[in-house]
Amino acid sequence: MVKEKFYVTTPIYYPNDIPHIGHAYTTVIADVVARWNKLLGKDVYFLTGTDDHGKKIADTAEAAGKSPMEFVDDLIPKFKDAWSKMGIEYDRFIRTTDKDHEKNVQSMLQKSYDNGDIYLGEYEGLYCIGCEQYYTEKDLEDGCCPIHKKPVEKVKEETYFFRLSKYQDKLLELYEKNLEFISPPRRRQEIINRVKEGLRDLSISRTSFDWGVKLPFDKKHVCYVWFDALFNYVSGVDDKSRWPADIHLIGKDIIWFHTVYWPAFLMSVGEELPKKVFAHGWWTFDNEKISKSVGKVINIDELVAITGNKDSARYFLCRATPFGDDGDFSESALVDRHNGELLNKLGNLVSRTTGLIEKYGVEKCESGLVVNFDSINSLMQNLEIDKALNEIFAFIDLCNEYIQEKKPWATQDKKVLYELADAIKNIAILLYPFIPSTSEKIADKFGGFKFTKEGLNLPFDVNIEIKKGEGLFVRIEQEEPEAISQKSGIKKKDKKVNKEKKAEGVMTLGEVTFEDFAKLDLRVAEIKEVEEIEDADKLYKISLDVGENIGARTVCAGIKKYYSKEDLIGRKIVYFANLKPRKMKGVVSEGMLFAASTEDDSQVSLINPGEIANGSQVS
RNA sequence: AGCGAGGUGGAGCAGUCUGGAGUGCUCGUCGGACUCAUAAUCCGGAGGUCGCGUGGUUCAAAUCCCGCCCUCGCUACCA
Repeated sequence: MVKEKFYVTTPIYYPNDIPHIGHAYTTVIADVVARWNKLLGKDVYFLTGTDDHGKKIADTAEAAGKSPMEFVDDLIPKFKDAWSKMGIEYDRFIRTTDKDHEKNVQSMLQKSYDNGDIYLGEYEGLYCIGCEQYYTEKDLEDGCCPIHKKPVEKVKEETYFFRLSKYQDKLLELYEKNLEFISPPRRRQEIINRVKEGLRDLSISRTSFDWGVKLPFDKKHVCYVWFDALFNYVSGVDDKSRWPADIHLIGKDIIWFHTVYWPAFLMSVGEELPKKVFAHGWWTFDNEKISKSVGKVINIDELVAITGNKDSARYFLCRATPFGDDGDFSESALVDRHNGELLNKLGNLVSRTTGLIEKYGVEKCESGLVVNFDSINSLMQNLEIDKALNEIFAFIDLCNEYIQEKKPWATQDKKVLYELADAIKNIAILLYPFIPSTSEKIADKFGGFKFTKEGLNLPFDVNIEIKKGEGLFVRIEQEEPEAISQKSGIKKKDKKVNKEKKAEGVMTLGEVTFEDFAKLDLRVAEIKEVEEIEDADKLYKISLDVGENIGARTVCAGIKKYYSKEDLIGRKIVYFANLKPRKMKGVVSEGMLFAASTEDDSQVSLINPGEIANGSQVS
């Protein structure tokens, strides 16, 4: 039987900087879509990559004292590494510098040229000699270059044009015939209106730099940007029969190029058109635009580090906002999803069920806990990814309600436990495209099962030993915004104490076992250096000497109000060495210092271990 | 300026295209249940004139139309 093919792409990213949350978003969604279609049994192909060419890359490379190729070669591993850290499994990572792609672009250029769609003309633009760059009218400040503040010149350059104007009617016909070509649908009218306003022919070559694909019919020229970049989608397949793509996933900023230039290019060379171009929205960061200049870019390492779990990041990106709309990213929103949904709902369901099964076992029966696959699948087909997850989590809620109602811990009803085990198996299968490594962890606990649509209906194997094992997610304690110091932990406890006090009338922190206490690695350390942190009115950045074994460590401590730098340097303190590292005001804090404080924080005093050697244990 | 998106209980969002009792979700809050589970889970309550015009259409408007106010993003290669 021939499997149905499915081909999904991300844009090829511009490797002039390391990848960030925006890149990750498109790529994660593409991965989710690819995995979902694999689940359905399709023969899936998933392409991502980088756009290595262009003047900007050439310039940036020169500034860095590298050749463009060296410069790009150095950045590519950062992209591949980021995708591996996000659990992304693409079939090919294409680069526009790949030989097969360059050859393909040249052959496409030739075809288009032979068809009379490419002609030599003159590009006239406003040029700044200092920048060696063209500007548009609106870039200018009082007719001057915004960087050099000098007047720009009108310059003419020989360049090849693509006859985009010729395709206006055909494009409008395409939008009319294929309603899904521009998705989500609300973006359609925008494009249609702009196309109706008329299309200008497009300059597709340059002679002013040479970092690009040479035009086969005129070697003085290199291909400029879009013609080169867009054809990666055709170059990148392992087998020509995969084209056309089922879906191009893109950000909303490049929808014009993908829904106007791209189909026009393809019509010109006689290739089939992609079935759908889907433009998603953008992320803001704490409600501000993500921008490098403001330091708001969140890179992949930071994204994963917040919860220490790539699946939580993937889940957040899929779940937090309707796909297609803009969304806001914040650390606390991510942690809320992680703790509240993944851990409390899913993790806890698995935890309590496996625990009960370990004690009482299961007995096969017809399960009453049935999930509606068709409804979830149809949401996925429309790329309503957040809603699909919503449905899956509604089923998880149903399972938690079911346990509550059936009380298997009291009844020891093995049939109920079987139903729950079967439900969890199905949940793990359905969640596999979104949070693959978590689903694998669940499968491990249940003796392993395959992640396929068919697996949903396969009865659960009762002979397998089911283990409770470790929890699926680790709880992330969020710090109070006003207490970014190391004292926040204490403050939080105080809060809880007050609550318990109210409930029981007893002041207590609760009991911990010695084993729990022994998990803390407490050491004597000496303060070597103290630095101020920009924008932080409570924090010091403190460098510690923690003896030979541990060495130097950096911590952030909110004690600026209580100690001067001179007070601190040379002082011995008690250091909590294996506290999970955490970023504060952009500085990674590896642990905390111990201090006693009054309830209103009016007095704070660092604990003094006396003259014991650095690195000594405290217990 | 132009284009686009949004304004829904204390917070964040669905719901608006295809009008039908303010319906839903997450967090917070209050009360209860449970004690299998990572202080997790479950049930219930309080809390909103769905930005404004007490505008229009309609038997019926969060939803459609008009006007206004406010917030945010984009304007060409940063998703």
